[in-house]
Amino acid sequence: MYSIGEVSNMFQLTVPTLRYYDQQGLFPNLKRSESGVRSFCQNDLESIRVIEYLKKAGMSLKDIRTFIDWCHEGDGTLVDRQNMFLDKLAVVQAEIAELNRVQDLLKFKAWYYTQAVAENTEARIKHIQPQDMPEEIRKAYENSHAELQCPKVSPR
Amino acid sequence: MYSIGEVSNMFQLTVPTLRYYDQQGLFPNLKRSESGVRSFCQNDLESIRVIEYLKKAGMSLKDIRTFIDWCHEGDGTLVDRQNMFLDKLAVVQAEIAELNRVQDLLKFKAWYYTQAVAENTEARIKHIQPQDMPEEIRKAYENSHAELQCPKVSPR
DNA sequence: GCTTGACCTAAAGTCGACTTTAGGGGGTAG
DNA sequence: CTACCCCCTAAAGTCGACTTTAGGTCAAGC
Repeated sequence: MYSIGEVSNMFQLTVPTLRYYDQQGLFPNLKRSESGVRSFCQNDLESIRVIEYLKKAGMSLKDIRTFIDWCHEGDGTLVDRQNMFLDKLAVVQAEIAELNRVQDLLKFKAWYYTQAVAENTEARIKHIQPQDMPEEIRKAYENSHAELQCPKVSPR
Repeated sequence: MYSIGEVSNMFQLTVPTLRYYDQQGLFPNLKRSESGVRSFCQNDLESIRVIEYLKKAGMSLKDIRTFIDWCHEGDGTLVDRQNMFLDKLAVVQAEIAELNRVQDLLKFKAWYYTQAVAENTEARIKHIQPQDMPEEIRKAYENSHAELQCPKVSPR
């Protein structure tokens, strides 16, 4: 069993953050001493690991709490939990695709400014056309600019 | 030239959001009529596109403002802008790597619950060992569990 | 016996990025 | 002429995830 201070040191979480998680219902089985001191067992540590991962997957504490509650409700919630992970997987895959486009924009911008810095001015590079870029940069440029929103309304 | 309402329709941004961006200094060259009505030109629309992308790259409005200011200061800030994009590129690449691990965890969890749902109980799958998982799932499981933080403090 | 350090609670504060509210101007269509 | 729509500002509210503050308990060491 571990005190809240020890757990705080194990994970990169402050003591108030752990108390906040507890308050939000993320540790439904957390034991306390008679005087009210929290005492974390292996299962509670495992919960923290899961919470960290679900947070990285972009889930809110509220959604994480729902999941933890489902786990305690037993096999009746298996389909809910399955769907939750299938949905989250789709979201994360979309995020990865989006970030890859962002990465391409940043690669293009980094190249653009590297050229500008080398020439000590933005003057020439500012007007460069895709066909004059190196192959790899052109691809990144086109990929990252493909899905840009364009005006859908005409001028007045 | 476009009114704020037209611009709001072109991009998925509300009118108050555009006014908020203006207030934060993201449109330093935005023109107004004598009565104070905003009028967006092509350059302002281009700014909005850049803002959208830098937001996706995880930049705060404050950082975006700094970048926009640099652009107006001219060639003296080229190195700053280059470094900004190089730094952001590194951050986004780290995020992609992290999300790939998260994706593997979600793939594993989705598989886990698909098994549980098929068997109508978590009882068996709960105790499965890596060597008993399908190749692909085992890889995802091990990849996503490789960097888990582990207790760094001993029990008391 | 008193200080120290780790624990506790409840409640208020913070931060970023908006959104909402309240109050007002101005041009045009019926 | 008045209803309506779009525009404006300043200021307050919201939301999530914490952090900070204020005040209190308790066991151990000098």
